[in-house]
Amino acid sequence: MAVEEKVEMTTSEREIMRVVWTLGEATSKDIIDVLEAKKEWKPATAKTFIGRLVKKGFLLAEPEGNKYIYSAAISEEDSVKTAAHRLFDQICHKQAGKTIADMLSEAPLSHQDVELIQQVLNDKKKHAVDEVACNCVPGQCKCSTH
Amino acid sequence: MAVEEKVEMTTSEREIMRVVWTLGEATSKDIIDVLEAKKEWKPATAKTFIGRLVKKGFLLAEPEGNKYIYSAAISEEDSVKTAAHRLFDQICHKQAGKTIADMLSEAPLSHQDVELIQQVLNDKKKHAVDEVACNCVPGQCKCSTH
DNA sequence: GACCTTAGTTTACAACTGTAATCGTTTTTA
DNA sequence: TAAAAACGATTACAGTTGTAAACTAAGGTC
Repeated sequence: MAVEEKVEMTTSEREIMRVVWTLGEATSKDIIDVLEAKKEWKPATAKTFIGRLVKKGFLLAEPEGNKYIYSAAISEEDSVKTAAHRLFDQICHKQAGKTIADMLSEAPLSHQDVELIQQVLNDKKKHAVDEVACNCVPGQCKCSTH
Repeated sequence: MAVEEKVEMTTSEREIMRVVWTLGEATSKDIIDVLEAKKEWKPATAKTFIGRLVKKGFLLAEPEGNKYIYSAAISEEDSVKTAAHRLFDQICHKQAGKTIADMLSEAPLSHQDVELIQQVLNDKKKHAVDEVACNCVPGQCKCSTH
């Protein structure tokens, strides 16, 4: 099989996606209106990003009359998960715990969120290891194992 | 005061930084050796990134004889924190909890990590709110508050 | 002392990003 | 029905990023 070349979404493109994720279906006008207000983008700018997202396969464009109805080809959750993965790919596995703790300490959380996280953490407790294996190249992390 | 224009570190540049963070101080040779092995970068490629990092102010270059001793101008933790922040800036605050839960469930954790996270979570419990305020623009998130 | 290695600097260049104007059609409106 | 508005497509263009070769100067080697 061909190597799956990972197409990524840029920060600006994600702004477009957020509108579509929210609305479910949207015309270019819907998108432009929201982002003209929020980002002060010219309509042409939003159009460019819409076009790129369609080309990249993140937006589906269903013809309707002389225009398109856009919808997301990927769920917001999956997309956020991918972004989070990319972040963790850049740090040593051994640091993942500390990083999550940092994020946790700064995140705005509701009681419900805390509850959810507690549940996940409880599950983690059962499967935690004594020492996380390092995934770095020798010389690229402080692990004594190298 | 002048607007602090945020200079960012790219993914490739971060690879260089990881070596420096690990070694504390490093010559270009040290860096090149590690990354030639790991990333199959030509020495010239690593040199380019080193130069850009110095220009961006992430790497300090102390002259020593005819070369430089490089060291990091920013700690790895701060840098990871910044990267995490950038990620969270792109999603609705209301989703932060769920996102952290996702990351947590997939992260490789040691007992010690779990313990640390539990402590932070306990602290969070005291300050959790009933409902996290949405930080999105109307039309850009599903919050009923809009 | 003439050459080779090494380190840093300069230059190159294509792809990706942000930002947008313009063009060509179709649809709406006066 | 003629002008105006809307929409997608094409083109533009500078800055960033990945990837690297070439150039230059200093140091080490035979």
